[in-house]
Amino acid sequence: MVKKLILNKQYQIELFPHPPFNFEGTVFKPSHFPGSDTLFKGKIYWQSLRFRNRYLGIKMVNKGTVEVPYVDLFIFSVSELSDDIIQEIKREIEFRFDMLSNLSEFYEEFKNDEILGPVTNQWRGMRVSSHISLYEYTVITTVLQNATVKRSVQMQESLFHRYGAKLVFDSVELSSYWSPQSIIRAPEKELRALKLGYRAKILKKQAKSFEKGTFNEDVLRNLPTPELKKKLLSIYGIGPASVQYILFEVFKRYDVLEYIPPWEQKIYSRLLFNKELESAEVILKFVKKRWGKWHMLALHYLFENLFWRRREGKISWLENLIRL
DNA sequence: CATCAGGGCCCTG
DNA sequence: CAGGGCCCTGAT
Repeated sequence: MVKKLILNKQYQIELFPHPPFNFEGTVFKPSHFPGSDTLFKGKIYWQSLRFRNRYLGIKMVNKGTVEVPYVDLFIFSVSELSDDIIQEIKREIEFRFDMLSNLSEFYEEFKNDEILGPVTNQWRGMRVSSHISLYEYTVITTVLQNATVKRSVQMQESLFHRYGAKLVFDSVELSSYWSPQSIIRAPEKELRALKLGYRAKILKKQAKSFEKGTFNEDVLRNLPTPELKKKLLSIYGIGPASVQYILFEVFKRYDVLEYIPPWEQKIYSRLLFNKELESAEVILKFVKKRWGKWHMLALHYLFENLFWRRREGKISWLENLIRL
């Protein structure tokens, strides 16, 4: 079932994100668990892309600066791509990495904020991003639930291995996502054999609803947040924790914090109050009052900055919160 | 060896 | 709205 595809056709176009744009802060999120579908090395980022039923390879090379952004986008494919589909891919990448949003108001408003200012200054131009589609993200939130990081990674990689393809392009080999059909076809027993446990049923139900076209991402992107949220919560297996990640990362809604899961609560308590545990209500009130309609984006900056710092030197209180 | 919680969510009462 | 159950793992 694991097929290896060589993507020989190559196309190149230019991307001009709205300045300021921070390339590495946008394409690489140190707080996320690693997956074999992406690779990041300094100024170059690769990922697989399952798009319009094609297996594609993506490479982005940072050629600009934060204030004058410019990115070379390479698209790799087995077969030839029309100009139309190339333009579609371009727009999709621009959306997924939130390249066209104007954040100048955000930076201006909080440049003197004692907590946020130093961080937005350092990560000026960083965007919230999801390199994957809504369907793929629901899979992520499903393997995330009730599991330690290590186990989530195992489940995710098992899925890649069993249902995805290996894509070879630009001398890298990356895992690709699969079409929902392959999960629909797979017996629940087979998924359970991959040690997905009770999630097997959830993944099958999700695959079915996406296959039916119940959730059209292009349509959803245009919905106001409350309606979008309601719709997303109707996906089986998506609850208050997952929906929040999706609203923010997949749909770039910057003001969606209403529920603080225990793990985040501990981290926000340290970051904002320098104490072990603050109540969720206090945290919620604090961030909404302080950062208004930007509160989720503000937290994202603080969160990712923390995990960047972790890569440079271990932060002991954080290490204790990360269950491997 | 048994027990339990872990980056949740569904379902029941 | 509270609480039990769910798969599997690794910690105790």
